[in-house]
Amino acid sequence: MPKSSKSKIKKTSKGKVKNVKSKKEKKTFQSPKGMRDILPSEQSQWEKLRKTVIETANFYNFSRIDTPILEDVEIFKRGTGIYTDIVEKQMFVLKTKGRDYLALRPENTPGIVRAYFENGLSRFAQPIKLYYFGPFFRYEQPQFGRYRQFHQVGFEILGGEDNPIYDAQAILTLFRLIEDLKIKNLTIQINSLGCKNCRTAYTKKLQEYYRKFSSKICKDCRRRISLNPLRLLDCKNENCKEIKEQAPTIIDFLCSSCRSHFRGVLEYLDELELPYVLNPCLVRGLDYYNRTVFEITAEGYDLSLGGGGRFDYLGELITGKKNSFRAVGSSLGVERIIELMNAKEIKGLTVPKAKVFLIQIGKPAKKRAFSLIEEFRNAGIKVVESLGKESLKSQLKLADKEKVELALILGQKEFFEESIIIRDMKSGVQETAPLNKVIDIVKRKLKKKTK
RNA sequence: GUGCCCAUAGUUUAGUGGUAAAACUCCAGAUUGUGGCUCUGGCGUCGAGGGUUCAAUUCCCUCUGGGCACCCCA
Repeated sequence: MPKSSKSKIKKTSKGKVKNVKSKKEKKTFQSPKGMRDILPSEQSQWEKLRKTVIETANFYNFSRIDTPILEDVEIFKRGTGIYTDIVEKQMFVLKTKGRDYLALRPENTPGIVRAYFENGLSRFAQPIKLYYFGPFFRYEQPQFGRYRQFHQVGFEILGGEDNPIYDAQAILTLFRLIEDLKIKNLTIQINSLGCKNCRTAYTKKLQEYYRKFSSKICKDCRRRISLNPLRLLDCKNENCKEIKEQAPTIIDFLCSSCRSHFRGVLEYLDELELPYVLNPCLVRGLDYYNRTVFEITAEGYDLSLGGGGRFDYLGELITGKKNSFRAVGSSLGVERIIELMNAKEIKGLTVPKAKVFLIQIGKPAKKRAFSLIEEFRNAGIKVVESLGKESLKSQLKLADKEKVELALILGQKEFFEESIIIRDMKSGVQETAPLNKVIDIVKRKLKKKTK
């Protein structure tokens, strides 16, 4: 589009006539709110994390699964729960041309359970252990440790029995992963939410208790009494806190099987000497949990790094059919871990640097250099270059910046003589070698250096 | 969804009602094909749109984005 140089006549509010150059509207792009670029400089931390995740998952026999980033909204409404904040106000929902509604996944457990049933994973030996790593989306105000696009690692143990050892294993796996990233002083907050039966009994009591104080508690809590009573225990309002302290605790209402299940989980944690704290107020924001719920926190970091729990009813919620699905899982906030790694100056994973820089001068030499690099590649020697550059000076400068040991110089003269200059960057000593011998000589020189 | 703070070169910052400055980075150069020091030059119109004004990067409004808190969570 040609730039318009016309002037517009414009009246100001005082009726004066103004001469304003019409300018093209400048469109500037910023990343969407709460979503950010993970730049090359940050990738080493991510690489380290990914590697540790794979190692941990492999050791505990979790297989990787990747599910779509979009799922039918209904999955989350039914699974995560219609009265959770996540579903109520934090989902990115989009309407397709086919007019169905898809949501950018705010979490993965319902999607995993969907995949489990859809792909007949229940026909493999149970339980089946899966892990995932990927982006998740929640529409909320970004702040410390919170983004609209964030990443989670998760471990799920699906199918089989509701043996408490699986709960302990889900916790253990997450715990070891964080530990292996050299993050110390971890604590597991743990609680049991019971099953349908004991939870109903408990919530009744809880509602009764809170109704007595309905004039004193905050308006959110007033709403929670009937909609989502367990979340009353989550409230951080000062008045509510006082009332909360005297509230009945769920542990006292657990039925005998839930009680022994919970005891079982704790015994397994004791066996491994994992540091846990009973937290009767821990309920978590997702509706599908039953029995065990937990969170992992690190000393000096206010937010929880991850958590999870048992979700035996989710199979029924997703499929709409009664079934004997049993499952437990855990997940981790990747950004929060990375923040901690940075705060504690924990090193990431760096790719080994090249020790050789190839310099070329002139067109024929540039061409030859292009293929010479392939010869080095075949010999297993990493070479850096700046093939777009022309002057020797600027290339040598780069070689210096890259901190390589050797610079190879292939100029006009060398090209015609079929030779190449090998320069030791530290001493500045250089020698001319036949081009067809260069790989062997470089190999030898590098070996000597490492000795 | 609510409240507070913020937005100037790639980065970190300075500054002013009359069209911008420093440091570092980056690029190019300092006579013949050789780096790390030094020197010279280059890269911005001040997040976007609108308003007030003779004149706004500077004042006001809106939007977008950043930071933090509430809510909630990873």
